[in-house]
Amino acid sequence: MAMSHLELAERPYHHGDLRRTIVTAALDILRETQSLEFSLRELARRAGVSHNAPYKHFADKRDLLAAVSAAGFETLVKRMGIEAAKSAHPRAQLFAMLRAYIRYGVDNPALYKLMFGGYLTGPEDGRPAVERAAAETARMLLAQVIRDGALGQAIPDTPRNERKIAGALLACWSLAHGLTQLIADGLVGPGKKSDELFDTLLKGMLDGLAVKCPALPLGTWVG
Amino acid sequence: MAMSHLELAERPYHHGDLRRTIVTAALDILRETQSLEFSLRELARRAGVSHNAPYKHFADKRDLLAAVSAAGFETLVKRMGIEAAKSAHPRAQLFAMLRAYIRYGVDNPALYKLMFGGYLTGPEDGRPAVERAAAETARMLLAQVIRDGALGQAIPDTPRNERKIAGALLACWSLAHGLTQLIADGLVGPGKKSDELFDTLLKGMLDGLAVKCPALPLGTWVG
DNA sequence: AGGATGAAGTTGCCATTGTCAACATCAGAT
DNA sequence: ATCTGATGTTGACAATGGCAACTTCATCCT
Repeated sequence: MAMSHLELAERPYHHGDLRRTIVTAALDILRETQSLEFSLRELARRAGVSHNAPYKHFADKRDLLAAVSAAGFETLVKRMGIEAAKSAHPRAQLFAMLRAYIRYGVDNPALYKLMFGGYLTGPEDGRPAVERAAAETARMLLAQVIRDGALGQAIPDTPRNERKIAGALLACWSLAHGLTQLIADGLVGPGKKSDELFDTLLKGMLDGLAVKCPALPLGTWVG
Repeated sequence: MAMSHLELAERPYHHGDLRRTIVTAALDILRETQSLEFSLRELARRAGVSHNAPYKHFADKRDLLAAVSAAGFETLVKRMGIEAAKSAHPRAQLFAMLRAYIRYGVDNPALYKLMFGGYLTGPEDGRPAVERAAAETARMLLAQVIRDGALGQAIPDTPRNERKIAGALLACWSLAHGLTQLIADGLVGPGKKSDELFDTLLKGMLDGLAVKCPALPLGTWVG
């Protein structure tokens, strides 16, 4: 069923693929309006179905948003993987992945906000499971490449080093996350090109983390 | 005027201080429910006025949210200032300010999201002026303390160093911003105490940025 | 075959919400 | 004393999220 019934043939009552249609409609609206304030009903209109059809596929508006967010995570992870695959050295891979991450967020601010802005964190249970899983995937991607080589090649797999890796992961992610939002929100001028800006920042931080600890150069500045 | 007219004395038609009352009611709701989905009408109910009274003080719901956000920025800046004042050394001040920043965000996730989550970034004009101004104040606070001493005491005020300072500011802010959200969103386990966690990260990054550039220890990893 | 079953879509309805317009109340300047 | 403008109030409207009851239709079980 290749379904050639977009406008013609007075569509056969059953849409056939509504769920996906709704999600992509939502992504379209996000891209077009850059605003998170769209209505379920508008999505239904766009999909050409009646305002209650979506409820057969999503329990809730929140559920719908979660699906959209999950879709966003999927393509984010995909892009990070693609960019990383272009390099062989772990450090270059790390840079590539984080660059892709930032570019994704800067290019799709509304979707990014949906994904990370806590719009789904309802009254109680925290974010929905789909989203959580998707975010977990992204994190593991990063963790893997960091573990592969970062912070000093061939370090033994001791718990101590595990902690160090977790710290590096957190640092990288935080930096990328924060920078993305600052740029997307226009809180830092769009002056510099974000890629090299980030490269500089990340390089500095990684070098700093790689320092063996004791050698802090400016003694008077106690942390 | 300690106003003891909560239920009694059939309040005198004119509330007297509605604007502030509404804003604090909003802050209360944010703190209580940790959700951004409250209605203008509910605020009015809490304030004991009718559902259209707020419109005499705020043009819009967005305008109201902007005021709340601005209030958030005000107390954030205040806390950062207080914490910074406890230390004399610029580096310690920087750490204290950023620690206060993160703690504020982690303690009031909903408000923080309101402030930075782009809920106010309407269709077009970007965030409202009040908010923009408040954020600017916060940034200048950080910039000042960084300029005061960071990255190497008594560096001359060349354009080159200006750029370096801007970079350090951006790095610090991004790191704090990102870390705050990751913790607040529960994307990183609440395991570690966030203060020392952040101290470690920031120290590493600052040391990295302070490195005079050429000395990158791991040659094979081209950025 | 042929009717039962249940998933997918529809229409109608409801309470709530943001916002507008018209009216009421009151404090202070003229 | 009145006029006036700021502040509150009531009433209405369209749009929204969500529920319930009905329809359509493909699929499975004798």
